[in-house]
Amino acid sequence: MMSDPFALDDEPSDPPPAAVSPSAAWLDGLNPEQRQAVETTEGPVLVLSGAGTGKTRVLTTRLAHIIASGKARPWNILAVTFTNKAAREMRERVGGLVGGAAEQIWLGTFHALGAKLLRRHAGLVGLDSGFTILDTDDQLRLLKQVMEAEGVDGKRWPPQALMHTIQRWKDQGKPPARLKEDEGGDFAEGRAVALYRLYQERLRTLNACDFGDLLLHCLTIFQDPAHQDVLADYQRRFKYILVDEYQDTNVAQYLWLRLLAQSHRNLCCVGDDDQSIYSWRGAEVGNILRFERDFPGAAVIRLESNYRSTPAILAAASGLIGHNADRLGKTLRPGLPHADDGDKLVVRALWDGEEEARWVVEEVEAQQRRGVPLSQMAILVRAGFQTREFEERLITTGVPYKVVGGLRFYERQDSRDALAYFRVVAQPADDLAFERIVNLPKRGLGEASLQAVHLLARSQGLPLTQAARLLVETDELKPKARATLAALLADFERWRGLMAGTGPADLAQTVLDESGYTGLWQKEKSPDAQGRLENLKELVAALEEFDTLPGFLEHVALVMENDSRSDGAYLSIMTLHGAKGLEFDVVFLPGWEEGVFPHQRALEETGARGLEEERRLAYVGLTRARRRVFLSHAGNRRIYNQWQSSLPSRFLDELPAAVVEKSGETGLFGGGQGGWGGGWNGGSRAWRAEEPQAWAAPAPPEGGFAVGDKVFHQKFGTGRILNRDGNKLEIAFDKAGVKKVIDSFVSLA
DNA sequence: GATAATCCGGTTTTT
DNA sequence: CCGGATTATC
Repeated sequence: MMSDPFALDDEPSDPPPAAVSPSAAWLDGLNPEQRQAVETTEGPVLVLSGAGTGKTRVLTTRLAHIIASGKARPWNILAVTFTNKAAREMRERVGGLVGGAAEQIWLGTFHALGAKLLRRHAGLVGLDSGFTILDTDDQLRLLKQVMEAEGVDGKRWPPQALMHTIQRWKDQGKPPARLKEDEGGDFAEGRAVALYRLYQERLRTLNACDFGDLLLHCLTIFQDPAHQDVLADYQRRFKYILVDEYQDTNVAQYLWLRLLAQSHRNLCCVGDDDQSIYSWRGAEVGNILRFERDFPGAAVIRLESNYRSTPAILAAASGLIGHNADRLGKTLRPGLPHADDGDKLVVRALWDGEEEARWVVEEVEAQQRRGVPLSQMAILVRAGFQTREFEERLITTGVPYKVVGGLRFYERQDSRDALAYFRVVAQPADDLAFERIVNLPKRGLGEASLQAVHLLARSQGLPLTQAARLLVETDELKPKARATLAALLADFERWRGLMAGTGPADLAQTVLDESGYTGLWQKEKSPDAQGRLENLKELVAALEEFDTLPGFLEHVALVMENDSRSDGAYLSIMTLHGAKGLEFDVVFLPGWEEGVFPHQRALEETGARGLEEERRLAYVGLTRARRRVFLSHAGNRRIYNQWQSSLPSRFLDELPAAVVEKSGETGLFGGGQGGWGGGWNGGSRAWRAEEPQAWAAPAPPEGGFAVGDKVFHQKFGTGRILNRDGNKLEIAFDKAGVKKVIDSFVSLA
């Protein structure tokens, strides 16, 4: 990762290791299924591995097994992950088993491996091996430019929408040539595919790729009959292929794998259909189902012994996910004997979001007092905006916390500006980077001057830097602009000249100082200027670890992660998506309300697909916990500063009653508060009643309301009940209109 | 070419 | 209601 990405390393040729005895030590301690997954090396294998069933262990042991038993040399193995973190972890763990050989494995993310292959064969798709990898921001800007040039009304046809469509096409492995011209529907009067084609052409002239291209271009090469030798070479090279998080692969990735594995068919995919939560990004759970069809005779191995969670948590997760119809079917069972089922899952109803936050933080502190370290606890939310209330509460109580995810270092404005300078230096054809910094800091090269450069570049089909170089030879520009631009170009040249002799960190510092970018923030008096300067320092420091500037840029493009070490003593707050693959002793799952979780947008979708994905997300959340789960929902929530009442999530009803406990026997709104109607929170009685879950109507609360009753609600005032569905009421309020409310929150008026 | 005014949208986001 | 992004205005 840290070396020069353009280096065309090839396999070293040391002698093969001696074959090791078949009953090797690394197989010890695996359960029979795990062992089977490790030892079934030949032919297609699908490992369905539930949460907490030792997936990573199986993957790493399998790699070690193949190497140590002499079946293949490390460089004959291709191992693909989704995140850099997973790749790093895997390499470390394999290294622990087989030592330095782990370094030689072709191991990385789909995108990193795609980039590596593509740099070798860039010429075959009209690129130079030093191509730039654009981030989403640049992609959008580029597409906007294309649409503008084509006279497409960006108001009527938002570029974002087309960007999304193009990304989905790329996820499906479809370049423009493989699309019907009208595939984009009405968009821009049916010109979506044409715009896609133009966008791809622009990328090529800029010598750039977007993320999707890293795989799509590979596919194009692999599928081209004229380059069968290239594919054949890799097919021969990669004798064993391993894929992690298989449920998250998209069609392009699937095709990529299938082509590579076609001849020897030693393809092992590990995944869990119940944890597929990225379909909105193009992931196809269908790839799992397809597997057995495309690779007949595939061994299917199920890992169902869970070594992470208590029986109660497993029962809750299984009960919930059992409501999904579209799944392969897998049941988690405790992998180790347990003395008891463990604590029940706590479900708590709160008045509003603020109170929910207060309760959660109180429980966090209570757990802390019982000896659970903060680092072993996490609050998992559905969406980013939910973190605010918890942060506020944690700040006032002084509990250390960290919001995991959020803005990433290289995505910050200052980082991106600085990176644009580096990109222009490293890759003169990078127009997007050029545009970003040509007038930053302000040097009087405004729209007019830039327009002239653009015009020339367009007419001559040249990159902007090159067009600018021609332009400064003419009298096209005003003398001042001409001189400024000439000076800037001279700077670029000088910096490029330094590339060979100067370390990347020193070079970066020089570029930032001489360009005036550092000065821009030094002059700035705004409170965040200091922070930005520190970011720049950090950026330069990060460069120390790299041998070359292009190497660093590759890292930045492909490794968009926060290197947040999870060691400190703080509570983690993150989205459910961000929590996949992690585990904690105690997990808090707030905001289980209809419209929040499951999210409104998922509910509005037609069919059950969206809802099932939300449910898988809930399953992921539950299965993060080793010992305890605290769920909650608030009756009222302020969204966009408007009070909205919300009903408890249907997912709460889907948790088997036997393992759930409604917290607080007094109930927050139950007895004592004066006629809160004794809703389901009135105590644990109703909830503990038998097992009738899901669609069975919940038992009506004693002293429940009837249609027509006049009731009072704290936030909405008085109203009359229109409809009643169990404890959920539809009420026509005198002032607030018709609202759905849970009965615990109203009283007879 | 830089500020002020206004309009829009406001899940999730491994790369 | 807040924030950003585009537009209007000086």
